[in-house]
Amino acid sequence: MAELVAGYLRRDGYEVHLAFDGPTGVASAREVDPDVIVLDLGLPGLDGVEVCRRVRTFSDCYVVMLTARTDEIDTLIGLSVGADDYVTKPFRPRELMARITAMQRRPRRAATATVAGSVADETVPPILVGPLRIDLVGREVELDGDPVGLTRTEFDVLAALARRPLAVLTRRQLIEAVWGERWVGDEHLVDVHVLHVRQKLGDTADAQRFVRTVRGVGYRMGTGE
Amino acid sequence: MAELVAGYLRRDGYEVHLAFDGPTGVASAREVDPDVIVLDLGLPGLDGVEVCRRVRTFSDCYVVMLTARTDEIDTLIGLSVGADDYVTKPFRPRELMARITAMQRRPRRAATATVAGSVADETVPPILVGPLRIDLVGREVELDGDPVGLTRTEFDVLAALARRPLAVLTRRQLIEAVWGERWVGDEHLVDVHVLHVRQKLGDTADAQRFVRTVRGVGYRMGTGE
DNA sequence: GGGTCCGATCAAGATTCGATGAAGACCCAG
DNA sequence: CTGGGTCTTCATCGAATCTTGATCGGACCC
Repeated sequence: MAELVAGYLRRDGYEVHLAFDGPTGVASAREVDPDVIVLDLGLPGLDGVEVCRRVRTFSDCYVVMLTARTDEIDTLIGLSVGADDYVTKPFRPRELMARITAMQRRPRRAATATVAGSVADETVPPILVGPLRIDLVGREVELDGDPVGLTRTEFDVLAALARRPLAVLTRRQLIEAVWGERWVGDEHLVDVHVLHVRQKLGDTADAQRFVRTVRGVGYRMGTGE
Repeated sequence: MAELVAGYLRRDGYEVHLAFDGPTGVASAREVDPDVIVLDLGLPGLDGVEVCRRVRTFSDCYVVMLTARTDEIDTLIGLSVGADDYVTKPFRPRELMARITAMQRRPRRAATATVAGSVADETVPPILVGPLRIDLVGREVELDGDPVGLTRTEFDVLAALARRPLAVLTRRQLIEAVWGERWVGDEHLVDVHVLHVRQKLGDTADAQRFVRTVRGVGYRMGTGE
């Protein structure tokens, strides 16, 4: 099961770490500081709920829980386990992937937990790509220290790419990341926004420093130069 | 039950301490000096009313009481227990959270009960944003040292932005911060208050020194100029 | 070498979004 | 109860932005 999910994730460009019991999982999470954790309930050693709690003590990463029964989800929510999404087994891998992608569109919990009266720490660091700094919280982009004025969609496109710097994202994936799932229209739309991003970042079709074209597939983040 | 509530609180970023009987609760309250106490009537050892009274002897924190019956509330109020809010069981956790959040928006009893000239320690420093000083405790705003007369809502909007100076807040987040969770209405309400704040702060749509528009997303605090 | 596919680019219309003013509802103090 | 201040809704305008369609040129395949 884990291998199956891992395969799908890798295919989408994720770097995957596997752990086959709770304590190992927690240790691994602490070590690699992942963006997303897919957590199967019924792990040996520690149960999934406890794993989630422990992870939450040091990480704000997204957590998806795989559960066997639908009604179990309510219980979990009631327990305030703190997962970001729940998927019941059996599931179609494609659906899991879709939800993982969609999840990352949501603001991180640290960014939303605006407890009255307390100044929440800005625990979400900006993404650094060479001379490019992308602040997801403030929605600001700086190139060599100079602010770049991107529109909402342009920023979202760039952010979607920057979130997974090594992966090639298809147009469809980008559309899903920026506009959401229920989309019908022209995939070519992405091209235009990529064009605009490139123009504002000083990229051209020839010199693609940041947004690189992968012909026949999609776009990929470049590390600059 | 306590775990359930604790879970919800933690999810919203609160640090939670649990106590399973009255005396322990009082001792714990004395020790950690909490912002909020959620108090279930029918505790063993001391009844909730007595716990509340004792806590009140040394703390001005907010107290929410969980009661079993509606008509009990009237009795409690009659007893002048001094709780800040009452919630009947069974309750939906979401509602409890909403009321806890809302409660803290109200001025603290210490702040209102300004009886005999005793000034509470100002443990909450004002927020400084360039030439702007925002005093959350006194609910005062100064620009270049001159006081600015903001209304309640205007102040709340500005304060919500100032609490997270680097983040872009959506209209929905602002509404949640200012008005509370269960809101149905026009999000453009925020615009109007932002407009008023800007006017009083000398900002215009063009020169946005303090409250900046992030088109398509929301508003963000500016650092002045 | 020629054809086809794909992506880049441009321009224009459609759409969304935010600022603003005004009017009514509401609340609180006197 | 009355008046002033405040909050909320509503409608409008103008501009920023999105989206589409067409065209162009290069890359890839045969």
